[in-house]
Amino acid sequence: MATIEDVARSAGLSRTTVSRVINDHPYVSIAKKKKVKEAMEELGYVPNSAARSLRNQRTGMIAVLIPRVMNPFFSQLIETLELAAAESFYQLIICQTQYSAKKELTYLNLLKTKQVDGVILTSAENDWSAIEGFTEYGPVILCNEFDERANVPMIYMDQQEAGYKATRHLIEQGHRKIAYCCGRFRSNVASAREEGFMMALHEAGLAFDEQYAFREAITSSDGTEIFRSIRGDSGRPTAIFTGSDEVAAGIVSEALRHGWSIPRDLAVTGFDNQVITELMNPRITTVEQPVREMALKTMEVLLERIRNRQYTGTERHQFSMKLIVRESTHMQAELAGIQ
Amino acid sequence: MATIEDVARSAGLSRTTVSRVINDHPYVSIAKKKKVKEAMEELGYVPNSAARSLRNQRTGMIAVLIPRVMNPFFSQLIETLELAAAESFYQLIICQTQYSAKKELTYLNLLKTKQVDGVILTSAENDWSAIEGFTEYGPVILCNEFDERANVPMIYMDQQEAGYKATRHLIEQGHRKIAYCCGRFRSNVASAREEGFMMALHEAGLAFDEQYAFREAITSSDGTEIFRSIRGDSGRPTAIFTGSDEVAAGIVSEALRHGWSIPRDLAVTGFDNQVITELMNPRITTVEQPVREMALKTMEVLLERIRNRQYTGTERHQFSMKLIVRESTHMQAELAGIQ
DNA sequence: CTGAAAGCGCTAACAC
DNA sequence: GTGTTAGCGCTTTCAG
Repeated sequence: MATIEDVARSAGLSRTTVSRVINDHPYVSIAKKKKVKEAMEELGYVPNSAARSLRNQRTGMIAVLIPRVMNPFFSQLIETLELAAAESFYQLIICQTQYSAKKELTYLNLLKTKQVDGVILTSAENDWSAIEGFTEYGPVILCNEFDERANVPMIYMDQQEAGYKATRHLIEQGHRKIAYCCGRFRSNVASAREEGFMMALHEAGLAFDEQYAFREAITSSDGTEIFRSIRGDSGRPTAIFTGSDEVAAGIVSEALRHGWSIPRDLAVTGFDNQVITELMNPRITTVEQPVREMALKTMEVLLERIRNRQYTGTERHQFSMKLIVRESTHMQAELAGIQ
Repeated sequence: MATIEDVARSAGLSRTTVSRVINDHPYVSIAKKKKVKEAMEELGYVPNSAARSLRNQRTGMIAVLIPRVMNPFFSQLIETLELAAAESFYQLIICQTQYSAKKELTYLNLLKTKQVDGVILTSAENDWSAIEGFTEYGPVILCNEFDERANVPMIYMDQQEAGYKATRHLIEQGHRKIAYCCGRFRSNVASAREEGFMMALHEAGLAFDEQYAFREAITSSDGTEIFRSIRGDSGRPTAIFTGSDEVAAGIVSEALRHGWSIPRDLAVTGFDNQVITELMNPRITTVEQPVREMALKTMEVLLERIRNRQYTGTERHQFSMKLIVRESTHMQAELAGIQ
């Protein structure tokens, strides 16, 4: 493996000059520059990045902490983040916390050990007090996550508004008994969404029956379970709010198999606007999150912070979501859909 | 930021001793070991990984090249790979080639610049001759990818068998005109699959009509398009083989919206056994790939090669796939499904 | 414009 | 058991 020393020797110049050429510094004569380039070419020289990192105190790596890659919301986030990172010549390291607070801390350590220049936290498992200490070692950005106490940038969506809008829509369709499903974000995301949900009920003078709260619903088979559990009830809800398209699809799919008509027998809302919502029949009403925009903003803020070595200081970017009404909640939409 | 030097001074010992404690070497007295640990604790010391990488010639990073994260097959692969890597204290770097040969080369350069200890190539965009040169800098593993000329480990599935099995199943259901869809892997994956497809047709004495070959089908909306394009034909196929569950779901979904009955009017097979195949109604017949097993084998082989600094030398691990018959191709299955 | 030399933080001979 | 010391490959003063 050729080193800068080899190149220098081969070109009959000093390491300094070679380094200047590599980094495109001024004050190198054209002739020598050419000589260096030839030598590099001939030796197949490539700068060793560990040495550069050590010297420059900068790795060109960014860690993204997510619960799981397979969760479509997060993989969509990752996709855009990676594209944005690559554009600025940064590499993305994937860190799956698997909803484990301990794993999260392990990954946050990448910042301490200088393996990454910054961290993007998309779903905090630890309390902020446990995370705060890491912010002195490099920028930590909350993306999709939110905490009142956090003194770092936060890029997030108005979950409360989203919960409110979707629920309000169900109420407008005449529903009085509405079930609530969410995943196990221990974070403020779920609670804000639930606040919005409750707010809409409250406003309409409706009570919530805790019996119909499902707070561990993540996958489509969780949806299947949920359907089965309410299926026989006489006082069952006529509509279900879910925090995930997969759960919604699971419910719809199972209901159809049991001969139910959606939305007549049961109205269902999803969350995320994933592909599946358009493939189901009826199509599923859902909430569209501006994932791309968030990802881009996140990377922009992060790179800015890395550049300025500014690790603390809050900064809030809130995005709005859009309710997309489809046939799983709305008869009219169903009719329009058939064409 | 505390360094090893600081710890040594604070503990009244040498850097060597501290280093020994960090790396759990023998020959350190219990008393001093304790002293060192206390000093590390007090100073909040964490070893700098750039320095370690430089010194040890090892980064603890692995690059995974995939076309796109959002493709469920690849995100599933990533998920398992990351888990396996984390278990051995390796970090995974995500590299999206976006089907670009140039981007692929950029990412392969991570090996040259020593930013990673190894590379997993899941879908080669370049010809092997362009990739071969990188193998002298570190291990390159083909996972899901295959090339006769490659002198590196290959972990892959028997795509030909899969194509054959699925097609044969369609023929057994009485179909004589079968359409073919695949994505744009420029790799041998697609061609092997197609070989299997053709082999089954041939064996049954059936001809293939090139008019019904769709070789750029990736997403569910591609599936929608495909349905529309065959919809009006009088001599249209009665069955479709697809290389992707999403395409299959798109076809099924659109067909149902047009009042077709699946599989009576059109039989459809998917590929990958993604969640969506069980959510659609009818459920979709598909081919299950042993993604998890492949991912684990890949990581095992890669870590082994890193350990032994053995970069070249072929080694083939072929996995079999399983056809999962569901209602989208099989009436009986449909009846059983209704229960 | 160019080069000599110090040092980023760590590990591993080698000597004691 | 423990310490001294020479680098890993690179960038950047500083002096010329």
